[in-house]
Amino acid sequence: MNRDDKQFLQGVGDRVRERRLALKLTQAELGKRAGLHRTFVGSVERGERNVALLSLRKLARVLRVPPAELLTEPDPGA
Amino acid sequence: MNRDDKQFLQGVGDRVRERRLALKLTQAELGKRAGLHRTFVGSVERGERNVALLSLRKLARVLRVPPAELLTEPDPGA
DNA sequence: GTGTAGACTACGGTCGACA
DNA sequence: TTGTCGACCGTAGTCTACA
Repeated sequence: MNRDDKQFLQGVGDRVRERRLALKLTQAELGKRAGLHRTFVGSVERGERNVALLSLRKLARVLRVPPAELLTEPDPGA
Repeated sequence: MNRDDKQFLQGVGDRVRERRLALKLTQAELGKRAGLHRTFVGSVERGERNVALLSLRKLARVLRVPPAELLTEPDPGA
């Protein structure tokens, strides 16, 4: 778990947070709808978690984006 | 871990296998270069594993594709 | 070259409480 | 509303061995 890895996970966390705020959800709401715990959602957004694919997919569904989008750099023109 | 989940993971496994064969690597070679065990790579390709993001990224690097591409449906025109 | 099986360790993910 | 801490449990991921 080097710096590079952390940056990658932090990027994913940032995508999640952006989408969550855009939908005006709390971490607890997102967690509830995704079937994941509130504290877990928070730690993902902070880039502290090496999320597994199925959990990423659960989040992506609630956020209404394809799972792959949570792994890609944000479009500068967005 | 319902059928839908399995299909999703199987899809990821298929992308990995396609890329690996395209690069003419064995599972053992891919595992070695990615820093993952041979038997683990095999189980991922069979869709049996809920891979974590950092492991997906390790595989993507050796396969020379962005991690997100391993989560997307194959382009029919590819 | 790949699949399977078992045993093992590390960490993904849950949960309750308090700031 | 979010972050943090600690205890807990299931599984991601390693490794050896055999078909």
